[in-house]
Amino acid sequence: MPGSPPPPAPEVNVARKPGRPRSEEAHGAILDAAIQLIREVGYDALTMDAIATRAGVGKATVYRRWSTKETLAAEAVERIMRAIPVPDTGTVDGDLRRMMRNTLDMYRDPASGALLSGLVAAMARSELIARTIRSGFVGVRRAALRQVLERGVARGELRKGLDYDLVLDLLVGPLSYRFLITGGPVDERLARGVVDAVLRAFAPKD
Amino acid sequence: MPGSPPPPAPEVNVARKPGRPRSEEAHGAILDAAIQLIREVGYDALTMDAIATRAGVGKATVYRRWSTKETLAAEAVERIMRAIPVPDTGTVDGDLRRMMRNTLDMYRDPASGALLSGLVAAMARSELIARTIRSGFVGVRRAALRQVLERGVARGELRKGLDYDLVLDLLVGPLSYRFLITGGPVDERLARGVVDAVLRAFAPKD
Amino acid sequence: MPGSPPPPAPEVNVARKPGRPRSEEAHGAILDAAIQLIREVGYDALTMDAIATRAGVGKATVYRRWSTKETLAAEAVERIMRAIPVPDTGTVDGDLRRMMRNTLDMYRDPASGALLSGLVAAMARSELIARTIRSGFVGVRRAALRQVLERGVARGELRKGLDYDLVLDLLVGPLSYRFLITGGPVDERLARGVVDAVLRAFAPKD
Amino acid sequence: MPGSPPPPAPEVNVARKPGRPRSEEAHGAILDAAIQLIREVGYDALTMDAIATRAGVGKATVYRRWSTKETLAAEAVERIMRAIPVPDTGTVDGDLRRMMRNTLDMYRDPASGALLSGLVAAMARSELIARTIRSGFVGVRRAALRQVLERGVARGELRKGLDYDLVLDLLVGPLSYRFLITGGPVDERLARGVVDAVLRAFAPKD
DNA sequence: TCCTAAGCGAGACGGTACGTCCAGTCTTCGT
DNA sequence: ACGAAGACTGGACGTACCGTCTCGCTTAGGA
Repeated sequence: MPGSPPPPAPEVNVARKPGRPRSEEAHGAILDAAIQLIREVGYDALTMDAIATRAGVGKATVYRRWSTKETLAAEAVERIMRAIPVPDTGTVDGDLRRMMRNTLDMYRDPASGALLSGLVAAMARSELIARTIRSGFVGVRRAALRQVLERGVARGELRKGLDYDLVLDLLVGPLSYRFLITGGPVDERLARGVVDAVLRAFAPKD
Repeated sequence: MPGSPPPPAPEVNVARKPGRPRSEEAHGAILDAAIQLIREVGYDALTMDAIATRAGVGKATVYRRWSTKETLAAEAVERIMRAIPVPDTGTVDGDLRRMMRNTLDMYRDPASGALLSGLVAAMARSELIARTIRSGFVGVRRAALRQVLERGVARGELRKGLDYDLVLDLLVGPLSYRFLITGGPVDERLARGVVDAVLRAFAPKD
Repeated sequence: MPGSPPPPAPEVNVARKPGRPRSEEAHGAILDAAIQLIREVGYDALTMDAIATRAGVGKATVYRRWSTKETLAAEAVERIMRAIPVPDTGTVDGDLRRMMRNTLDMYRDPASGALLSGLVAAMARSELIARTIRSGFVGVRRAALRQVLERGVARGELRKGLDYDLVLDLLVGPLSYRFLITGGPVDERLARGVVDAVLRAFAPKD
Repeated sequence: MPGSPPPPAPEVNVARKPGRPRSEEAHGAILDAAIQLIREVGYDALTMDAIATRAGVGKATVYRRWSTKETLAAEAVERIMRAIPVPDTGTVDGDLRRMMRNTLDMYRDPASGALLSGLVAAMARSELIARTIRSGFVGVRRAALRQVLERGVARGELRKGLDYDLVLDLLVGPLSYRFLITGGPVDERLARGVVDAVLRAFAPKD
């Protein structure tokens, strides 16, 4: 047929490997099982045997994909904490409030809350997991927050020359600190107090 | 708070237990061994056998006092992070700067830094350990910091009606957040930025 | 019924178990290590750790096969005391003498002697071990001895209507009794005395 | 002072200073507890702690008297197997039958039977216990039996020049062998068969 | 249609740490 | 000075988990 594109042959260069291909079903089942188990028993009581059994999979099938418990746990955790919307309400105050509420929800949901605890335990023990989390879940959130701040500076709501990392940590640090360390209430009052304080501290100089 | 007065001699009615009393020497030796080993090999590679051997003590003697590795580690850490001076430089700014520097040192000292990571892991897993740490090491620091803030309010350097918990978390949260989560620099710049922001945000209203 | 199908050939349905089969090499290595160690350090100083180490095997591999030290020791002993020839010299007297010498050798060999002591201890404590030993090592010897006696009766060297169990115990009991209880000499003189006494006592009535 | 009367010392003969009156009482209580426990749980599961607790005594009090578990167990066992009457019915046959019945009773009584099993286990493991048992319980019975045989020889019921040890072992070995090794019936039929065989085998030559 | 290679579930493998239990000793207090 | 009570060191116990290694079997290309 004239004008028709050349036959796609999309796999021409893909160099098919011989042998039975890896089961995507097993892959997903393992990750799901790992996530469930981290929530149920925590990172420390997590065992590869339990993951394999729960996933209905042999241990070798797990190790074929992730060479250690760490790498598996890191990916399991990464998988459920991905996209975060960057709000755009027109004001820094509105945007920050919305993002803080989002974060609040995450801490307060027992599902993700328990996971977060396990995560911190895992990061404290594994540099690999720490890096994975930092570049994934944490990085994404920070980038979104930073965008909000940058827009605020551009609009003149925040002073120029902001130390973004400082402001980011001032916004997020208190919540994580309460959650992990003091066990105090992680609630609207805290969120609002933090946002207000930051906005006061970094309002344009005049 | 350190130096609390002795309770009103409750020993009067304390029925002496029969049998050989527990050896305080062994107690201390175990704790010391645990601390050494955490520093040497890390929290994860810590084993009860190694602790017992290093302390020159039978394993039963360890387990008689601490039923799990975590409880032992928690107390070991507690022991080296006790007293904290409440500075009094005459200004909130000076006091806070001094306390932040103190905290900074703690995070930067490899010895206590490594402990802190393990500690958070332990707290995430064990409510008991969490309570121990909160009422000990964390509580002491918060109380000292609060005292500084209260003096600042009294002197008119900070606004009245402060939400102390909020301010405390704004001061301390960013440091712990960087240390545990982002892995960013925990340095003078951060400390100074945090103190300045807090002072600006909570300066007297007029 | 003619044309009836062949017997169900039980092996046909023997469902193969999934998973890696147990290693016969490990099995043998453990048994060998156990025997060596019993000989070297005795039954009491025998430890499962030592057996596993000597066999180059994990402890779990040992416990997967033998749930206690006794069952392992029983089988270890069983393994080295298996076949016994049934002599045929033409006379009961000759046959018995030969078998007694064989038994004598067993008691006098330090290797098997030490095992025997431990074995009796184990039998006294465990009905399972007792049954294992009785149906194996003991049973084989009794069957052989009984065959000798039956031939003697057939040849008219022993009286008809023998109580075989009685004669068997008269032949073997004194040796084991000396070995285990009195600690007296288990030697040719004893063996010969026993055989002579039994032949006199059970000679044909006329 | 010479000539002066002795100080009144009112309690001197009244027995019992405080703290010490239980000395002999404790001794017996320990032995009794040991015997009970050997019967209940066997020699292997016997623990010094259990003995001390059962006896209402401190462990040190036990070790003050017996330096090891072995020595205590040996004495405990010895204590209940002491005297045995030497019968004198006028004939070897009658005497032996009576003694065999006595032995039979011992094996068949569950109380002493269980103890015997533990005993053999203990002898197999401890040369000290073996010696104690041989010179005590076993020795006494053998001496009694020997006396019976000697009288039989004197009366002409048995041939001269008997190998007493041989005859003793022929009489007693089969019973102990059945009890310990084969698990066969230890009954009147066996006893009678043994006695008859021995009398036939060692009857006077003519 | 068969062959070859890699996948699969199952579970045994060597190792290491766990938390418990005992033997035999030592230390406290009470009598 | 002896008693009960119980903590002490040391070391074996039997269990659990890690990461690896077989088993017998499926599942795909390529011959």
